[in-house]
This record gives sequence, C-alpha cells and structure tokens, in this order.
Amino acid sequence: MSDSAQNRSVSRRERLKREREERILDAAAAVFAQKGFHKATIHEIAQLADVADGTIYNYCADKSDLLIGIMTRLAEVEQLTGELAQAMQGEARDFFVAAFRQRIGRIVQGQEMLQAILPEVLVNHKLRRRFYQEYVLRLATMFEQYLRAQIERGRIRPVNVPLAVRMVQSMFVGLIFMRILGDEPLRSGWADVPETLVTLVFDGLSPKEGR
Amino acid sequence: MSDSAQNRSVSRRERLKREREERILDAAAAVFAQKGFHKATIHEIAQLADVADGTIYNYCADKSDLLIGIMTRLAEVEQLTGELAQAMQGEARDFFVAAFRQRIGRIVQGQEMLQAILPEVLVNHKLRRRFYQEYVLRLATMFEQYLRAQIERGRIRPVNVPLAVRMVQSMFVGLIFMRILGDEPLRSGWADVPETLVTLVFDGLSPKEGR
Amino acid sequence: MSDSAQNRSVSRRERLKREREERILDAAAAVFAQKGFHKATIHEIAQLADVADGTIYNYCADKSDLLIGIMTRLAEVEQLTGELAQAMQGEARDFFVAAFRQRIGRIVQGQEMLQAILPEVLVNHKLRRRFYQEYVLRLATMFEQYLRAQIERGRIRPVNVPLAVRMVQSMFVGLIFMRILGDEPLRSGWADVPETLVTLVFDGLSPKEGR
Amino acid sequence: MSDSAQNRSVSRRERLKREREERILDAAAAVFAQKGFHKATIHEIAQLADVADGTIYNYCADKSDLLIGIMTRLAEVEQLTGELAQAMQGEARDFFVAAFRQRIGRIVQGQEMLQAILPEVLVNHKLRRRFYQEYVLRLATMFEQYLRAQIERGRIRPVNVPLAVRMVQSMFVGLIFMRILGDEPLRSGWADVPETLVTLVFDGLSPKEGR
DNA sequence: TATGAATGAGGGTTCATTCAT
DNA sequence: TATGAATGAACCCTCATTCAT
Repeated sequence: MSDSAQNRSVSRRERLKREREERILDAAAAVFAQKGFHKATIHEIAQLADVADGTIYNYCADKSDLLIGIMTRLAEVEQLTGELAQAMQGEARDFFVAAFRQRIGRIVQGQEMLQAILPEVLVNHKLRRRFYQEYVLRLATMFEQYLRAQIERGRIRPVNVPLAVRMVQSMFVGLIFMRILGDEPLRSGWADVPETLVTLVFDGLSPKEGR
Repeated sequence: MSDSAQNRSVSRRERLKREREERILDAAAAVFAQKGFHKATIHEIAQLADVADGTIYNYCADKSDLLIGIMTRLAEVEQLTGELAQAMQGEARDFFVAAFRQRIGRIVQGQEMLQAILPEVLVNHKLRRRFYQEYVLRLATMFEQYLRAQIERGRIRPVNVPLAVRMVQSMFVGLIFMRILGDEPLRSGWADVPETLVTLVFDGLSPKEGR
Repeated sequence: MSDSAQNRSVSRRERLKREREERILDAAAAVFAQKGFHKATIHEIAQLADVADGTIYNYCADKSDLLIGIMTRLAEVEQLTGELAQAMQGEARDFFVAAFRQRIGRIVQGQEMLQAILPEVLVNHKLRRRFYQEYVLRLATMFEQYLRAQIERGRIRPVNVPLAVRMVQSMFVGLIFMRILGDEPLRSGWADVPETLVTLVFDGLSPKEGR
Repeated sequence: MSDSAQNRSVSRRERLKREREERILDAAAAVFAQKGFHKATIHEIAQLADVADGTIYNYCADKSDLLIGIMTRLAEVEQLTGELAQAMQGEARDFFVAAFRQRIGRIVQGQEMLQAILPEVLVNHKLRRRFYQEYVLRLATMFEQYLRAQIERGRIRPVNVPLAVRMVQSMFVGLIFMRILGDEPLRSGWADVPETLVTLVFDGLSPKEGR
C-alpha cells in the first residue's frame, strides 16, 4: 500500500472514530435529556448511536463519564466569546444587550446538553465542581471586571459587584431551568427575552425618566 | 376499656404516626439532598428515620412518592404569604424589598428540601408538572397582577409583564441553584442579597440620578 | 402473642436463617467444586440452594466471600483435634498412625470444600494468606513441637524439623491434589494410605531389620 | 529474488514467528502466575508480549489454549530425564538423592509455569487429564518399575508400590503448592530439601541404627 | 500476517418492593 | 401496624473473540 493510500486510510479511520464519538455523545445527550441520567440505559444510548453497548466503553470510562464528555462539548460551544470584546468598548447598555443576546442564544443551542447535565450537576460532586469552575466562575470573573471598570467610570451605579454578578448569572441558570420546566410564555416569548432582560436589569423597573 | 381511655390511646397512636411520618420525610429530604434521589436507598432513609424498611411503605406508595411528600411539606411553608398583602399597598420599592426578603428567607428555610427535589423536578414529569403549577405558576400569576396594576398607575415602567415575571422567578430559582453549587460569595453575602436584588431589578444598574 | 410463642417464633426464624446459610454454603461448595470458582454463577448456586439470587447477598458480601464462608466451615471440622493429645503420649509410631488416619479422614470429609477452595487459594491473595495461617501454619507449629520433643528423647532421628514438617504437610496437600486429579490407585487404595504413609515416613523405605 | 534470498527471508520470518510465540507464552505464564487464569486478560498478555490483542489468536485457538501451550513447554523441560538412568544402577539411596535433586530443581525452573497452570489443572477437565497423563502417570510408571525391581532385590522394604509412589509424587506436588503459598521456611531452606526428603522417605524418621 | 476497534453475550450486584410473622 | 428477610428484575461493565484494513 502506498504512503498516500495509507495516510488516507489512517485519516479515514480517524474520521470514523471522531464521527462515532460524536454520535455517542449526541445520543447520550438526547437520552439523558429525555429520561434523566439514571433512567437512561447504556443500551438505549448505544442503539440511538447505532453502535454496540460495549463500543461505548471505547470512548468513555463509564456511564457518568459521558456527562463529562457532554460538558466538554458544551464548553467548546462557549469558546467564541471574542465577539463580546468589541461591545465592551461601547455604551454600557449596548454591551448588556449584546451580552444577553449571546447568552440567550447559547442556551437555545445547548438546550439538550444542558438538560442532560444540569440535574446531575446538582447531585454529582465531581460534575458540580467542574461545572462551577468552567461555567460559573469563569464568566463571573469576566463580568465582575467589566462591572467594576464601568462603575469607576460612573457608567454604572455602585453596587455589590460579586453579588450583582451572581444574580445575573442566576437569572440565566434559572431561565434554563424554566425552559426545562416547559413554561409556555417563556418559550413563545424567547426572542424578546434579551431586550426585556436589559430593561429589567439595566434600566430597572422604576419608572424614572431615564433612557 | 373506657371511651376516654380509648380516645386517648387512639390519639396517642395518631400522634405517633404523625411523628413517624415527619421523621420519614425529614430523613428522605436529608438523604436525597446529600446523595440525590437515585443514589439514595430506602434502607438508608429508614435507618435515619429509625424505622424498618417496610414501614416506609405504610406512609408512601413508592420511593418517588417521598418526593411528593417533601414537596407538599415545602408548600406548607409557603402558605404564610399573607404578610405581603400589606406591603402591596405601599410604595412599589418597599414591596420589592419585602417580597425579595421573604423569598430569600424561604430559600434558606427550605434549602434541604429544595436540594432534594430540584434535580428530580428537572427529570420526573409528574413532579415537574406539580412543581410548575404549585411554585411557578401560582406566584407568577400573583406577581403579574401586581405588576400590571402598578404599571397602570405609572408606578412601574411598562414592560413585557409575563416575561419580566419569569425573569425574576428565574433569578430565585437560579439563586437556589447557585447555593447548591456552593458558590462562596453568595453564601457569605446572603444577607445582602435582597437589597442588591432590589437595586438591580427595581433601580437598575444604569446610573440615573434617582434614589 | 405470648412470650413463649414469641420466643419460639424468634428461634424458628433463627433456625431457618441458619439452615438457609448452610444450604447456600453447601450449594456454593458443590458448584465451585464442580465448575471452579470463576465458571460457577451465583444463579446456579442460588438454584441449587433453592433461594433467589439476591438472597445470597444477605449471607455474604460478594461471590468470593462464599469461599471464605466455605473455608470457615472447613475449619470447624478441624477443631476436634483433641483426640490426638492422647496419642502424643504413647509410642511415636502409634502417634503417626493416629495422626495420619485423622488427616486422611478429614480429607475425605472435606473433599468437596477443599476442591472448591484450593484452586482459588493458589490465586487469591486474601484467601491464600488465610489458608496458610489457618491450615498450614497452625498444624506446622504443633507438629514441630512434637517432633522436637521426640528427637530430644531419642525417639525420632534428628532431622531439619521445619523442613521435615513441611514435607509431611506437602504430602497431605499433594494427596488432596491427586484425589482431585482423579488418580484411580489412590482412590481405590485410600483405606491403606495411612498405613503406607507411616511405613514410608516413619519406617523409611530402606530395608532395615527393624519393625 | 534468488532462492537463497528467499530461503533466508523465509527462515528469518520463521525465526521471528518462533520468537513471537515464545514471547506470547512467556507473557501468558507470567500474567497467569500473577493474577490467575481468569483474572488475566488477553490484552494484558498482549501488552507484555508487545503484540496486538488479535495477534495472539494467530498462535492459539483461544485463551485456554495458552495453558496447553505453557504445559507443553513445561514438558520440554522435563525431557532430559536421561541422567537418571545411570543413578538407577547404583545404590538405592544414591538414586533417591539424585532423583529428588532433579525434581526439586525442576520445580524451581518451572515455578512460574507451574503456578500458571496448577490452579486451572484443578478445574479444567481437559487440562486435568493432560496433566495427569503427562506428569503424574508417566513418572509414576517409571518409579513403580524401579521400586518393584529394588524390592525384589531386597534393596527396598516391601510396600504397597502404587500407593507409595503416589505419596512421593504427592509430596512434590504439595511442595509446589507450599512454595506458591509463600511458606518462608521452605523457601529459605530449599537447598536442603532433597537431603531431608531422602532422610524422611528412605531412612525414615524412626531412629534405627541404620546409615 | 499484524493490528486494534467493534462486538455482544454474560454475570455480579443492587435495591425497591412484598409479605409472612 | 411494624418488621426485615426474600425476591428477582434490571443494568453496568468486562473482555474473549472477530474481522476489516
């Protein structure tokens, strides 16, 4: 077999492996989201991924390792935060609009994966720590810096920064939760959520002349 | 045996039964909160409640029925919402302070029970519906009415009422979530949460002259 | 229910439990002896013991714990070594005859249990240590003392005592092994084994005038 | 390609194949000896032999076939029994010394292989028969003939020949067993075993003048 | 012939639930 | 009504074996 043929075959094998891994993680996310981690069976995931039960264990150490795999994929979706850097320069309100739009969009994209891991995050210590570090803390730190900078420049009202940041984050986590609960007004009005969020958090409910 | 003696003995038996039921639900909440519903075993709950495994089935139909029991107890804690009625009459900002204080207090009170049921609420359809009806929808309706009334009177800025209400509720749900995650700034600053919440949601982050 | 009735019922339950445990250990020994530890299934043992699979786990922590249980029972059979004490007083040759008879008898009694555990003893570290301590070392120590005493009194030829003792013990272990191998001459001549053993080990093969 | 080149290449290939087979059997013996047949995995053996899992199946039909392979290699070690032929001519006691020395030496040489197969010999019928035929019966027959001849000539005390032979063989099997058990006195005194064995079996423990 | 990923049968174990006492 | 041992269905995971490359 010529070198190029070998290379081709090697890369094909590699590609097949990648595809299989994706199929498995997709299947796991789907089944976990629908039935919950504990009621989901490896067999069901394997069938949906169109592989044998045992094959799954070539891609993960055990069942709960699939959750880690899903979380990692979710993190990959998050990497593209560069776009916000620009918005940080402009008006504070514009930044909030951009930031909230982004988060809200991410939630929809990752809905299935989030639904798959969130219940277990609340229960599984390892997963919990990982989720906290990777999702909560990383974003919190960034947002805290931004807030402090804006407060110094008088563009934002002085507040307890760590708490305020937590509250905004809580709102996003809670929105995921409410979507999973199946709240109808939220689903049908999802497109308006970012704008309303800004009104709520930036403008405030108080009917001052502002804006 | 005299009537009175019988009554006394019956009522004593009744009391013992109630106590036992409470011990079982307490134990279930504790174990579920610590290990999660699925990793918790009836045996462990029985031991903590100091009864035999089989006894538990005299107080509930099956394991997941314990979650219903816990949810019902949680609801009992919620009944005392009367106190808010007064605050609804006064200044809008004062109402928010009062309302948020109350919710934040409830969260601490019910922490263990919440931690016990929340992960399953995300996963168990029956529980989910019940939780949504009893906690989300009931409060949402009340809060929507209040908001609409205040908007009409010009005391609150016009907003998409259903969405705004969902966001505030999401924030509370998210705060429970963040506490379970073990976020330190939130735990240590918990006493200041209501005030900061009002600043955020009522005043807004925008540095308007007001207040 | 009267006290005596209660006592009776309690003791009956106790008795049933003991019986069940014995049935399980018997079944385990039989199946292990026939198929070997690893090819034996819990299900097969359970069926032979006439209990459900799960019931077995009320009597042992896991499959290999059954081996420990069998070894313990085997040890109980060994306790009755008192009878040898007398023989230790008399002629050395008579003691050997008595001792060998006893060991040879024990081997037959415990054949199935021995066949069940021996292969695993060679492979399972925990079991190995236990077997070595309980069977080899305990008997070795006793026998060494006897030998030394007799050598001092000139009743037995001076030899390397620890080694000699190991050799005699090896012979017994080896005889078990040979029986498991199914050697026909050994099986059919088993009754003559003790006498031949004494000829071999005490008299020696050398055709000295003696005896 | 010239004939010689072909030959050379063929023979090289042959040699590589032999080496590989040896590596595989060595690895199997090592892993079986350490973990036991059932807990050993093909994968682990393959790694130790530095080949792929699948390659092993080019050298054996299945896992238990490796045991046969090991037994066969062990048998090769045994072939060199010619040296004993001379000793059979001389003094009976000298023969015993020579014979026992040889066996004891073989045990050390083959320790790992013996430890690998013995537990399975007790459990696997096919292996058992083979081991019995090849090791026990062949040696037994030879030894029986020798014994009978010596008894006829009055050089050895009349005994039940088949039984006596079994006992001596049992002793060797048992010594292997004791070594696997890790008995310390035996390990450290191993060099003196043949001499003590002769004292025990030929001279007898009885303190008659002889020798 | 070597490779190593895919396969899937098989089994130990758990634990919610039942029920005789 | 309380007990707690018995039950057996269910499921994760292992690993010998196969086979496309």
